[in-house]
Amino acid sequence: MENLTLRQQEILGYIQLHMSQFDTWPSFREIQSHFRFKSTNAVMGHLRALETKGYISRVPGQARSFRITYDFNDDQRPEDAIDVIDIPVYGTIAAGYPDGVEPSGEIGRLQIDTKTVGVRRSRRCFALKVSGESMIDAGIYDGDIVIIEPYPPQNNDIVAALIDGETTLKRFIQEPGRAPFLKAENDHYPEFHPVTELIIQGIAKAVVRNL
Amino acid sequence: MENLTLRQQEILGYIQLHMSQFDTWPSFREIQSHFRFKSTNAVMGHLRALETKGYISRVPGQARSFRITYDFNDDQRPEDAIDVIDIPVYGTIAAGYPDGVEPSGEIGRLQIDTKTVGVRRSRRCFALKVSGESMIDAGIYDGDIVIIEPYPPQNNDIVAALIDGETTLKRFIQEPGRAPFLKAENDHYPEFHPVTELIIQGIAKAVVRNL
DNA sequence: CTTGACAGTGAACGAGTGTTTACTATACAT
DNA sequence: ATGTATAGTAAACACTCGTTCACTGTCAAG
Repeated sequence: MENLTLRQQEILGYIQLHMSQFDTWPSFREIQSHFRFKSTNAVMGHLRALETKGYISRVPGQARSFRITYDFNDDQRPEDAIDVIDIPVYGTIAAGYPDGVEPSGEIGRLQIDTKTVGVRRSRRCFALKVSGESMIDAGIYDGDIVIIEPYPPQNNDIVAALIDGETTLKRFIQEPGRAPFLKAENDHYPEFHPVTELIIQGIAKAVVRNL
Repeated sequence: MENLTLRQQEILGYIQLHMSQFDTWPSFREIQSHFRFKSTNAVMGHLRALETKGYISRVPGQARSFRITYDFNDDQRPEDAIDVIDIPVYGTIAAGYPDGVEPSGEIGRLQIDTKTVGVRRSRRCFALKVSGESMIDAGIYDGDIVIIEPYPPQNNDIVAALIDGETTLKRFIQEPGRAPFLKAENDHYPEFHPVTELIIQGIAKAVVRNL
Protein backbone atom coordinates (compact mmCIF):
# COMPACT_ATOMS: atom_id res chain seq x y z
CA MET A 1 0.00 0.00 0.00
CA GLU A 2 1.98 2.90 -1.26
CA ASN A 3 1.52 6.62 -1.11
CA LEU A 4 -1.17 6.60 1.51
CA THR A 5 -0.77 8.59 4.68
CA LEU A 6 -1.20 6.82 7.94
CA ARG A 7 -4.61 8.35 8.43
CA GLN A 8 -5.76 7.33 4.99
CA GLN A 9 -4.66 3.79 5.71
CA GLU A 10 -6.63 3.82 8.93
CA ILE A 11 -9.74 5.01 7.13
CA LEU A 12 -9.38 2.41 4.41
CA GLY A 13 -8.81 -0.27 6.99
CA TYR A 14 -11.96 0.69 8.85
CA ILE A 15 -13.95 0.63 5.62
CA GLN A 16 -12.70 -2.87 4.83
CA LEU A 17 -13.55 -4.00 8.32
CA HIS A 18 -17.03 -2.57 8.11
CA MET A 19 -17.64 -4.14 4.75
CA SER A 20 -16.50 -7.56 5.88
CA GLN A 21 -18.79 -7.24 8.88
CA PHE A 22 -21.88 -5.70 7.30
CA ASP A 23 -21.54 -6.27 3.55
CA THR A 24 -22.15 -2.56 3.04
CA TRP A 25 -20.05 0.51 2.64
CA PRO A 26 -20.09 2.64 5.79
CA SER A 27 -21.90 5.94 5.53
CA PHE A 28 -20.05 9.20 6.03
CA ARG A 29 -21.49 9.58 9.49
CA GLU A 30 -20.52 6.06 10.43
CA ILE A 31 -16.92 6.80 9.50
CA GLN A 32 -17.20 10.14 11.26
CA SER A 33 -18.49 8.51 14.39
CA HIS A 34 -15.86 5.81 14.37
CA PHE A 35 -12.97 8.28 14.20
CA ARG A 36 -14.71 10.84 16.44
CA PHE A 37 -14.67 13.54 13.80
CA LYS A 38 -16.95 16.51 14.39
CA SER A 39 -17.82 16.94 10.74
CA THR A 40 -18.61 14.74 7.77
CA ASN A 41 -16.35 16.98 5.77
CA ALA A 42 -13.37 15.33 7.37
CA VAL A 43 -14.61 12.04 5.98
CA MET A 44 -15.14 13.66 2.64
CA GLY A 45 -11.58 14.88 2.53
CA HIS A 46 -10.16 11.45 3.17
CA LEU A 47 -12.45 9.71 0.72
CA ARG A 48 -11.49 12.25 -1.91
CA ALA A 49 -7.86 11.53 -1.33
CA LEU A 50 -8.40 7.76 -1.49
CA GLU A 51 -10.30 8.23 -4.69
CA THR A 52 -7.65 10.46 -6.21
CA LYS A 53 -5.04 7.84 -5.37
CA GLY A 54 -7.06 5.10 -7.02
CA TYR A 55 -8.05 3.01 -4.02
CA ILE A 56 -11.78 3.65 -4.18
CA SER A 57 -14.33 4.95 -6.58
CA ARG A 58 -17.85 6.27 -6.20
CA VAL A 59 -21.15 6.89 -7.90
CA PRO A 60 -21.84 10.58 -7.17
CA GLY A 61 -25.04 11.25 -5.30
CA GLN A 62 -25.86 7.66 -4.46
CA ALA A 63 -25.93 6.44 -0.92
CA ARG A 64 -23.23 3.94 0.07
CA SER A 65 -22.03 3.67 -3.47
CA PHE A 66 -18.36 3.94 -3.03
CA ARG A 67 -16.45 0.79 -3.69
CA ILE A 68 -12.91 -0.39 -3.27
CA THR A 69 -11.20 -0.59 -6.60
CA TYR A 70 -7.69 -1.45 -5.55
CA ASP A 71 -7.25 -5.19 -5.79
CA PHE A 72 -5.32 -6.21 -2.70
CA ASN A 73 -5.20 -9.82 -3.84
CA ASP A 74 -3.48 -9.07 -7.11
CA ASP A 75 -0.16 -8.72 -5.42
CA GLN A 76 -0.12 -12.02 -3.65
CA ARG A 77 -1.77 -14.76 -5.68
CA PRO A 78 0.75 -17.43 -6.60
CA GLU A 79 0.42 -18.82 -10.05
CA ASP A 80 -0.25 -22.37 -8.92
CA ALA A 81 -2.79 -21.70 -6.22
CA ILE A 82 -5.68 -24.12 -6.35
CA ASP A 83 -9.03 -22.42 -6.14
CA VAL A 84 -11.85 -24.90 -6.54
CA ILE A 85 -15.41 -23.64 -6.40
CA ASP A 86 -18.58 -25.50 -5.74
CA ILE A 87 -21.29 -24.81 -8.27
CA PRO A 88 -24.96 -25.82 -7.98
CA VAL A 89 -26.31 -27.40 -11.13
CA TYR A 90 -29.92 -26.69 -11.92
CA GLY A 91 -32.23 -29.01 -13.68
CA THR A 92 -33.06 -29.62 -17.22
CA ILE A 93 -34.35 -26.41 -18.68
CA ALA A 94 -35.24 -25.45 -22.16
CA ALA A 95 -32.24 -24.30 -24.11
CA GLY A 96 -34.46 -23.84 -27.07
CA TYR A 97 -37.79 -22.35 -27.78
CA PRO A 98 -39.95 -22.36 -24.64
CA ASP A 99 -41.63 -25.71 -24.67
CA GLY A 100 -43.23 -26.10 -21.30
CA VAL A 101 -40.55 -28.11 -19.54
CA GLU A 102 -40.57 -27.22 -15.87
CA PRO A 103 -37.39 -26.19 -14.08
CA SER A 104 -36.65 -29.00 -11.75
CA GLY A 105 -34.53 -27.24 -9.15
CA GLU A 106 -31.05 -28.18 -8.14
CA ILE A 107 -30.02 -31.56 -9.49
CA GLY A 108 -26.41 -31.71 -8.46
CA ARG A 109 -23.19 -29.92 -7.86
CA LEU A 110 -19.98 -29.52 -9.73
CA GLN A 111 -16.58 -28.65 -8.40
CA ILE A 112 -14.03 -27.15 -10.70
CA ASP A 113 -11.13 -24.74 -10.49
CA THR A 114 -11.77 -21.09 -11.20
CA LYS A 115 -8.97 -20.78 -13.70
CA THR A 116 -10.36 -23.44 -15.99
CA VAL A 117 -13.76 -21.86 -15.96
CA GLY A 118 -12.55 -18.27 -16.08
CA VAL A 119 -14.66 -16.91 -13.26
CA ARG A 120 -14.13 -15.19 -9.96
CA ARG A 121 -14.97 -16.99 -6.79
CA SER A 122 -16.84 -13.98 -5.50
CA ARG A 123 -19.45 -14.19 -8.23
CA ARG A 124 -21.96 -16.76 -7.20
CA CYS A 125 -21.89 -18.98 -10.28
CA PHE A 126 -24.48 -21.55 -11.02
CA ALA A 127 -24.74 -24.11 -13.76
CA LEU A 128 -27.53 -25.21 -16.01
CA LYS A 129 -28.05 -28.54 -17.66
CA VAL A 130 -29.06 -27.91 -21.23
CA SER A 131 -32.09 -29.39 -22.87
CA GLY A 132 -32.74 -28.84 -26.53
CA GLU A 133 -30.72 -27.91 -29.56
CA SER A 134 -31.07 -24.18 -29.98
CA MET A 135 -27.39 -23.59 -29.33
CA ILE A 136 -25.85 -26.49 -31.23
CA ASP A 137 -24.13 -24.19 -33.71
CA ALA A 138 -22.22 -22.81 -30.73
CA GLY A 139 -21.24 -26.33 -29.72
CA ILE A 140 -23.63 -26.49 -26.79
CA TYR A 141 -25.49 -29.75 -26.94
CA ASP A 142 -28.42 -31.31 -25.20
CA GLY A 143 -27.27 -32.59 -21.82
CA ASP A 144 -24.27 -30.27 -21.56
CA ILE A 145 -23.65 -28.39 -18.35
CA VAL A 146 -23.17 -24.66 -18.85
CA ILE A 147 -21.60 -22.61 -16.10
CA ILE A 148 -23.20 -19.20 -15.69
CA GLU A 149 -21.63 -16.20 -14.04
CA PRO A 150 -24.10 -13.53 -12.84
CA TYR A 151 -22.68 -10.58 -14.67
CA PRO A 152 -24.05 -8.22 -17.29
CA PRO A 153 -23.51 -9.37 -20.84
CA GLN A 154 -21.55 -7.81 -23.62
CA ASN A 155 -22.12 -8.17 -27.32
CA ASN A 156 -21.91 -11.75 -28.51
CA ASP A 157 -21.91 -13.30 -25.05
CA ILE A 158 -23.98 -16.38 -24.56
CA VAL A 159 -26.43 -15.57 -21.80
CA ALA A 160 -28.89 -17.29 -19.56
CA ALA A 161 -32.10 -15.34 -19.84
CA LEU A 162 -35.37 -15.70 -18.03
CA ILE A 163 -38.24 -15.77 -20.46
CA ASP A 164 -41.77 -16.45 -19.26
CA GLY A 165 -40.48 -18.06 -16.14
CA GLU A 166 -38.00 -20.31 -17.84
CA THR A 167 -34.28 -20.05 -18.21
CA THR A 168 -32.98 -20.33 -21.69
CA LEU A 169 -29.61 -19.94 -23.37
CA LYS A 170 -29.16 -17.50 -26.19
CA ARG A 171 -26.54 -15.34 -27.76
CA PHE A 172 -26.82 -11.69 -26.74
CA ILE A 173 -26.39 -9.31 -29.64
CA GLN A 174 -25.85 -5.64 -28.99
CA GLU A 175 -24.85 -3.72 -32.04
CA PRO A 176 -24.37 0.05 -32.22
CA GLY A 177 -27.53 1.97 -32.95
CA ARG A 178 -29.71 -1.06 -32.56
CA ALA A 179 -31.76 -2.44 -29.70
CA PRO A 180 -30.19 -5.52 -28.13
CA PHE A 181 -31.75 -8.89 -28.93
CA LEU A 182 -31.24 -12.56 -28.28
CA LYS A 183 -30.43 -15.05 -30.97
CA ALA A 184 -30.41 -18.83 -31.10
CA GLU A 185 -27.38 -20.65 -32.47
CA ASN A 186 -29.49 -22.86 -34.66
CA ASP A 187 -30.97 -21.74 -37.93
CA HIS A 188 -34.18 -23.57 -37.15
CA TYR A 189 -34.89 -21.32 -34.19
CA PRO A 190 -36.25 -17.77 -34.40
CA GLU A 191 -34.82 -14.66 -32.82
CA PHE A 192 -36.23 -13.00 -29.77
CA HIS A 193 -37.06 -9.32 -29.48
CA PRO A 194 -36.54 -7.23 -27.48
CA VAL A 195 -34.12 -7.74 -24.62
CA THR A 196 -35.90 -5.07 -22.57
CA GLU A 197 -38.64 -7.55 -21.75
CA LEU A 198 -36.19 -10.12 -20.53
CA ILE A 199 -34.19 -10.69 -17.44
CA ILE A 200 -30.61 -11.65 -18.04
CA GLN A 201 -29.41 -13.98 -15.35
CA GLY A 202 -25.78 -14.11 -16.35
CA ILE A 203 -23.25 -15.01 -18.97
CA ALA A 204 -22.08 -18.45 -19.95
CA LYS A 205 -18.47 -19.01 -19.06
CA ALA A 206 -17.83 -22.67 -19.73
CA VAL A 207 -19.35 -25.87 -21.03
CA VAL A 208 -18.76 -29.25 -19.46
CA ARG A 209 -19.86 -32.35 -21.31
CA ASN A 210 -19.70 -35.89 -20.07
CA LEU A 211 -19.01 -38.21 -22.97
CA MET B 1 -34.00 -22.41 -3.67
CA GLU B 2 -37.16 -23.53 -2.06
CA ASN B 3 -40.41 -21.83 -1.23
CA LEU B 4 -39.78 -18.74 -3.29
CA THR B 5 -42.31 -17.68 -5.84
CA LEU B 6 -41.11 -17.11 -9.32
CA ARG B 7 -41.25 -13.36 -8.90
CA GLN B 8 -39.28 -13.51 -5.69
CA GLN B 9 -36.60 -15.53 -7.42
CA GLU B 10 -36.41 -12.97 -10.18
CA ILE B 11 -36.02 -10.15 -7.68
CA LEU B 12 -33.33 -12.03 -5.79
CA GLY B 13 -31.56 -12.82 -9.03
CA TYR B 14 -31.54 -9.18 -10.02
CA ILE B 15 -30.19 -8.16 -6.65
CA GLN B 16 -27.35 -10.66 -6.99
CA LEU B 17 -26.59 -9.42 -10.47
CA HIS B 18 -26.56 -5.82 -9.34
CA MET B 19 -24.30 -6.62 -6.42
CA SER B 20 -21.85 -8.49 -8.57
CA GLN B 21 -21.74 -5.56 -10.95
CA PHE B 22 -21.73 -2.62 -8.54
CA ASP B 23 -20.71 -4.06 -5.17
CA THR B 24 -23.74 -2.34 -3.66
CA TRP B 25 -27.26 -3.34 -2.85
CA PRO B 26 -29.71 -1.82 -5.32
CA SER B 27 -31.96 0.89 -3.96
CA PHE B 28 -35.73 0.44 -3.92
CA ARG B 29 -36.11 2.70 -6.90
CA GLU B 30 -33.43 0.84 -8.81
CA ILE B 31 -35.31 -2.42 -8.30
CA GLN B 32 -38.55 -0.62 -9.10
CA SER B 33 -37.14 0.76 -12.30
CA HIS B 34 -35.65 -2.55 -13.39
CA PHE B 35 -38.94 -4.42 -13.04
CA ARG B 36 -41.01 -1.45 -14.25
CA PHE B 37 -43.05 -1.20 -11.09
CA LYS B 38 -44.97 2.01 -10.57
CA SER B 39 -44.40 2.08 -6.85
CA THR B 40 -41.59 1.38 -4.42
CA ASN B 41 -44.15 -0.42 -2.32
CA ALA B 42 -44.07 -3.32 -4.74
CA VAL B 43 -40.37 -3.62 -4.04
CA MET B 44 -41.05 -3.39 -0.34
CA GLY B 45 -43.50 -6.25 -0.51
CA HIS B 46 -41.04 -8.54 -2.18
CA LEU B 47 -38.14 -7.63 0.07
CA ARG B 48 -40.34 -8.26 3.08
CA ALA B 49 -41.19 -11.68 1.74
CA LEU B 50 -37.55 -12.50 1.03
CA GLU B 51 -36.69 -11.36 4.53
CA THR B 52 -39.46 -13.40 6.09
CA LYS B 53 -38.24 -16.45 4.21
CA GLY B 54 -34.71 -15.94 5.43
CA TYR B 55 -32.94 -15.02 2.23
CA ILE B 56 -32.07 -11.42 3.11
CA SER B 57 -31.87 -9.23 6.13
CA ARG B 58 -31.78 -5.48 6.66
CA VAL B 59 -30.78 -2.69 8.98
CA PRO B 60 -33.99 -0.63 9.33
CA GLY B 61 -33.69 2.96 8.23
CA GLN B 62 -30.23 2.69 6.67
CA ALA B 63 -29.76 3.20 2.99
CA ARG B 64 -28.68 0.17 0.97
CA SER B 65 -28.27 -1.90 4.08
CA PHE B 66 -30.00 -5.06 3.14
CA ARG B 67 -27.77 -8.04 2.70
CA ILE B 68 -28.16 -11.56 1.43
CA THR B 69 -28.08 -13.96 4.30
CA TYR B 70 -28.92 -17.20 2.59
CA ASP B 71 -25.74 -19.07 1.87
CA PHE B 72 -26.25 -20.65 -1.51
CA ASN B 73 -23.11 -22.71 -1.09
CA ASP B 74 -24.36 -24.23 2.10
CA ASP B 75 -26.85 -26.59 0.57
CA GLN B 76 -24.44 -29.45 0.20
CA ARG B 77 -25.97 -32.79 0.73
CA PRO B 78 -23.98 -35.08 2.97
CA GLU B 79 -23.97 -37.79 0.35
CA ASP B 80 -22.32 -35.47 -2.14
CA ALA B 81 -18.83 -36.15 -0.94
CA ILE B 82 -16.40 -33.94 -2.78
CA ASP B 83 -13.87 -35.90 -4.69
CA VAL B 84 -11.87 -33.44 -6.70
CA ILE B 85 -9.03 -34.71 -8.82
CA ASP B 86 -6.08 -32.84 -10.20
CA ILE B 87 -5.57 -33.44 -13.87
CA PRO B 88 -2.51 -32.44 -15.92
CA VAL B 89 -3.40 -30.78 -19.19
CA TYR B 90 -1.09 -31.50 -22.08
CA GLY B 91 -0.36 -29.13 -24.83
CA THR B 92 -1.92 -28.45 -28.10
CA ILE B 93 -1.80 -31.60 -30.11
CA ALA B 94 -3.27 -32.50 -33.41
CA ALA B 95 -6.84 -33.60 -33.11
CA GLY B 96 -6.92 -34.04 -36.82
CA TYR B 97 -4.74 -35.38 -39.50
CA PRO B 98 -1.10 -35.46 -38.36
CA ASP B 99 0.27 -32.08 -39.21
CA GLY B 100 3.63 -31.85 -37.55
CA VAL B 101 2.65 -30.00 -34.40
CA GLU B 102 4.79 -31.19 -31.54
CA PRO B 103 3.27 -32.06 -28.19
CA SER B 104 4.29 -29.29 -25.92
CA GLY B 105 4.27 -31.07 -22.60
CA GLU B 106 2.18 -30.11 -19.64
CA ILE B 107 0.61 -26.72 -20.09
CA GLY B 108 -1.58 -26.50 -17.05
CA ARG B 109 -3.72 -28.30 -14.58
CA LEU B 110 -7.41 -28.68 -14.07
CA GLN B 111 -9.29 -29.59 -10.94
CA ILE B 112 -12.74 -31.05 -11.22
CA ASP B 113 -14.90 -33.50 -9.32
CA THR B 114 -14.92 -37.16 -10.37
CA LYS B 115 -18.67 -37.35 -10.56
CA THR B 116 -18.96 -34.65 -13.16
CA VAL B 117 -16.31 -36.24 -15.32
CA GLY B 118 -17.44 -39.79 -14.73
CA VAL B 119 -14.04 -41.24 -13.90
CA ARG B 120 -12.46 -43.06 -11.04
CA ARG B 121 -9.75 -41.40 -9.07
CA SER B 122 -7.59 -44.50 -9.30
CA ARG B 123 -7.25 -44.20 -13.04
CA ARG B 124 -4.59 -41.60 -13.70
CA CYS B 125 -6.49 -39.27 -15.98
CA PHE B 126 -4.87 -36.65 -18.09
CA ALA B 127 -6.33 -34.04 -20.36
CA LEU B 128 -5.53 -32.87 -23.82
CA LYS B 129 -6.09 -29.49 -25.34
CA VAL B 130 -7.51 -30.04 -28.78
CA SER B 131 -6.11 -28.55 -31.90
CA GLY B 132 -7.88 -28.97 -35.20
CA GLU B 133 -11.35 -29.82 -36.32
CA SER B 134 -11.39 -33.54 -36.96
CA MET B 135 -13.88 -34.14 -34.18
CA ILE B 136 -16.24 -31.21 -34.69
CA ASP B 137 -19.15 -33.45 -35.61
CA ALA B 138 -18.83 -34.92 -32.13
CA GLY B 139 -18.93 -31.40 -30.67
CA ILE B 140 -15.24 -31.33 -29.82
CA TYR B 141 -13.82 -28.05 -31.00
CA ASP B 142 -10.45 -26.53 -31.42
CA GLY B 143 -9.23 -25.34 -28.02
CA ASP B 144 -11.44 -27.67 -26.00
CA ILE B 145 -9.96 -29.63 -23.16
CA VAL B 146 -10.72 -33.35 -23.32
CA ILE B 147 -10.27 -35.48 -20.23
CA ILE B 148 -8.85 -38.90 -21.00
CA GLU B 149 -9.12 -41.96 -18.80
CA PRO B 150 -6.50 -44.65 -19.49
CA TYR B 151 -8.77 -47.59 -20.15
CA PRO B 152 -9.40 -49.94 -23.06
CA PRO B 153 -12.00 -48.65 -25.49
CA GLN B 154 -15.25 -50.12 -26.56
CA ASN B 155 -17.04 -49.61 -29.81
CA ASN B 156 -17.90 -46.02 -30.49
CA ASP B 157 -15.75 -44.58 -27.73
CA ILE B 158 -13.76 -41.48 -28.53
CA VAL B 159 -10.14 -42.34 -27.88
CA ALA B 160 -6.77 -40.70 -27.61
CA ALA B 161 -4.45 -42.65 -29.82
CA LEU B 162 -0.73 -42.38 -30.37
CA ILE B 163 0.10 -42.24 -34.04
CA ASP B 164 3.66 -41.68 -35.17
CA GLY B 165 4.53 -40.17 -31.84
CA GLU B 166 1.61 -37.85 -31.75
CA THR B 167 -1.60 -38.08 -29.81
CA THR B 168 -4.77 -37.62 -31.73
CA LEU B 169 -8.48 -37.94 -30.99
CA LYS B 170 -10.65 -40.28 -32.97
CA ARG B 171 -13.72 -42.40 -32.64
CA PHE B 172 -12.95 -46.10 -32.13
CA ILE B 173 -15.09 -48.40 -34.23
CA GLN B 174 -15.19 -52.10 -33.51
CA GLU B 175 -17.86 -53.96 -35.40
CA PRO B 176 -18.40 -57.74 -35.42
CA GLY B 177 -16.31 -59.59 -37.98
CA ARG B 178 -14.36 -56.55 -38.89
CA ALA B 179 -10.98 -55.23 -37.79
CA PRO B 180 -11.21 -52.21 -35.51
CA PHE B 181 -10.41 -48.82 -36.99
CA LEU B 182 -10.38 -45.17 -36.08
CA LYS B 183 -12.64 -42.61 -37.62
CA ALA B 184 -12.68 -38.86 -37.61
CA GLU B 185 -15.89 -37.03 -36.75
CA ASN B 186 -15.56 -34.75 -39.71
CA ASP B 187 -16.41 -35.83 -43.23
CA HIS B 188 -13.37 -34.03 -44.57
CA TYR B 189 -11.01 -36.35 -42.72
CA PRO B 190 -10.21 -39.90 -43.79
CA GLU B 191 -10.43 -43.08 -41.78
CA PHE B 192 -7.48 -44.88 -40.33
CA HIS B 193 -6.60 -48.52 -40.77
CA PRO B 194 -5.63 -50.61 -38.92
CA VAL B 195 -5.83 -50.16 -35.20
CA THR B 196 -3.16 -52.84 -34.68
CA GLU B 197 -0.54 -50.29 -35.56
CA LEU B 198 -1.76 -47.84 -33.00
CA ILE B 199 -1.43 -47.35 -29.32
CA ILE B 200 -4.66 -46.42 -27.58
CA GLN B 201 -3.86 -44.13 -24.71
CA GLY B 202 -7.31 -43.94 -23.23
CA ILE B 203 -10.90 -43.01 -23.73
CA ALA B 204 -12.37 -39.55 -23.68
CA LYS B 205 -14.63 -39.02 -20.72
CA ALA B 206 -15.46 -35.34 -20.73
CA VAL B 207 -15.03 -32.10 -22.62
CA VAL B 208 -14.48 -28.75 -20.95
CA ARG B 209 -14.76 -25.62 -22.98
CA ASN B 210 -14.09 -22.09 -21.80
CA LEU B 211 -16.42 -19.71 -23.59
C1' DC C 1 7.41 34.61 4.25
C1' DT C 2 4.50 32.03 1.02
C1' DT C 3 2.52 28.01 -0.71
C1' DG C 4 0.77 23.52 -0.75
C1' DA C 5 -0.44 19.25 1.49
C1' DC C 6 -2.82 17.31 5.04
C1' DA C 7 -6.22 17.28 8.55
C1' DG C 8 -10.10 18.83 10.36
C1' DT C 9 -14.64 22.12 12.30
C1' DG C 10 -19.14 24.00 11.35
C1' DA C 11 -23.34 24.43 9.06
C1' DA C 12 -26.55 23.71 5.75
C1' DC C 13 -28.66 22.00 1.55
C1' DG C 14 -30.82 18.92 -1.84
C1' DA C 15 -31.38 14.47 -3.39
C1' DG C 16 -31.60 9.74 -2.26
C1' DT C 17 -33.76 6.27 0.48
C1' DG C 18 -36.67 3.42 3.16
C1' DT C 19 -41.15 3.09 4.98
C1' DT C 20 -46.03 3.71 5.89
C1' DT C 21 -50.95 4.04 4.86
C1' DA C 22 -54.72 3.11 1.95
C1' DC C 23 -56.10 0.80 -1.68
C1' DT C 24 -57.03 -2.74 -5.88
C1' DA C 25 -56.84 -7.21 -8.24
C1' DT C 26 -56.29 -12.18 -8.79
C1' DA C 27 -56.09 -16.91 -7.39
C1' DC C 28 -56.92 -20.47 -4.33
C1' DA C 29 -58.68 -22.93 -0.29
C1' DT C 30 -62.16 -23.46 3.13
C1' DA D 1 -69.11 -16.09 0.54
C1' DT D 2 -64.86 -15.34 3.19
C1' DG D 3 -60.07 -15.34 4.23
C1' DT D 4 -55.32 -15.63 2.88
C1' DA D 5 -51.42 -15.15 -0.06
C1' DT D 6 -49.40 -12.81 -3.67
C1' DA D 7 -48.70 -8.91 -6.44
C1' DG D 8 -48.99 -4.44 -7.26
C1' DT D 9 -50.59 1.23 -7.54
C1' DA D 10 -50.57 5.75 -5.41
C1' DA D 11 -48.95 9.12 -2.47
C1' DA D 12 -46.51 11.07 1.02
C1' DC D 13 -43.38 11.49 4.83
C1' DA D 14 -39.17 11.51 7.64
C1' DC D 15 -34.76 10.32 7.77
C1' DT D 16 -30.33 9.23 5.67
C1' DC D 17 -26.74 10.55 2.94
C1' DG D 18 -23.49 12.82 0.14
C1' DT D 19 -21.84 17.20 -0.87
C1' DT D 20 -20.71 22.06 -0.76
C1' DC D 21 -18.96 26.32 1.15
C1' DA D 22 -16.31 28.83 4.42
C1' DC D 23 -13.06 28.38 7.53
C1' DT D 24 -8.84 27.06 10.93
C1' DG D 25 -4.45 24.82 12.17
C1' DT D 26 0.05 22.37 11.48
C1' DC D 27 4.02 21.22 8.96
C1' DA D 28 7.45 21.12 5.37
C1' DA D 29 9.63 22.94 1.36
C1' DG D 30 11.05 26.64 -1.53
